[in-house]
Amino acid sequence: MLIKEVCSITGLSSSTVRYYDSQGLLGKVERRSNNYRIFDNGDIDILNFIKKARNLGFDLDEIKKILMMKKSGVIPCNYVNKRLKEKIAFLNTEIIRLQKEKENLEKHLSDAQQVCGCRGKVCHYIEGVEEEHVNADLRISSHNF
Amino acid sequence: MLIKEVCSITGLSSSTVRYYDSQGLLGKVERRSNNYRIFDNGDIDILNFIKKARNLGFDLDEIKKILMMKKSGVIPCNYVNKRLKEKIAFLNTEIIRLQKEKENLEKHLSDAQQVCGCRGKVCHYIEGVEEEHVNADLRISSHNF
DNA sequence: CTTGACCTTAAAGTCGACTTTAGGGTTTAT
DNA sequence: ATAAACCCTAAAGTCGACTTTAAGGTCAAG
Repeated sequence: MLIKEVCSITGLSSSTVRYYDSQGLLGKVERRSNNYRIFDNGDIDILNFIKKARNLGFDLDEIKKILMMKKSGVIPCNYVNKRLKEKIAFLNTEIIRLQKEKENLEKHLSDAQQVCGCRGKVCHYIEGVEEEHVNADLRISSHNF
Repeated sequence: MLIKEVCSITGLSSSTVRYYDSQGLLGKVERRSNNYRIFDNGDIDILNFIKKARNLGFDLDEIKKILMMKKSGVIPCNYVNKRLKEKIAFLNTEIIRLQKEKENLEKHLSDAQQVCGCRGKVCHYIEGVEEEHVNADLRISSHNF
């Protein structure tokens, strides 16, 4: 099948599929005589796998590694298992951090509800923030914050 | 004072301070005859404010807006308040999402503990993932995932 | 008088996973 | 024959908040 069909099956854009191919995630994709890519069900499986792994927080390098292990007959379970554990640990700290951050914001907000002060150098809501409580460097990835 | 002193007081790097200046966050910074920037306590206040606001998840455009409101005599409270509420709402959904994601990973992990299957097309740990449960597009910002 | 520690700028690089652009070939239908 | 709807590539752009690089002034100490 051609790329468009792959896209409608997987829900990926054609540029994304080509990008994955360019990154070597799909192995050697066959080509028709006119240079069009021809995909088979194995490619669909891989693309669906990539989608799920991305959803779990795996990056393309990790995914490529898993795919290559599988291909070369090495069982990827240990690797996946290890990374899953790391991700869970990371999520734990993230959840705690966000929880604290949320409580901090809520505290500021409720202070702010009663008295609109505009005291402080610029804005006392913000200036009253506790010192870099958990990890000042980790921020939420958000377009829509 | 010169930039280095500012950096040791605020904990920011000199390139960061110059960057903030270049983005117009510091207003008109004075210069010595040799073109060196001269900062005063007002600049320190602003830089500390920027640090705290960044920690609360404000981006530089939001911060600039708050700073400009303050400067032009407009009280920034309503704006800050509104944005704080948005951030809290966003954190709420993030926390829930991460919690679900964590539970999902843990489920997979405990499945995986007993039987190292390597069934499935590539890896059944990953392939068993539920369909884009909360919001497939939002991922955690992490260098260290 | 030279070394080293400061200061300056503009522009490019970084991170990751794409998307977009520019330019061009192929196929199918009318 | 021409338009629409596909396909291709390489390279640049995107997002944000910086950092790094390159190239160059300034200043105090020894």
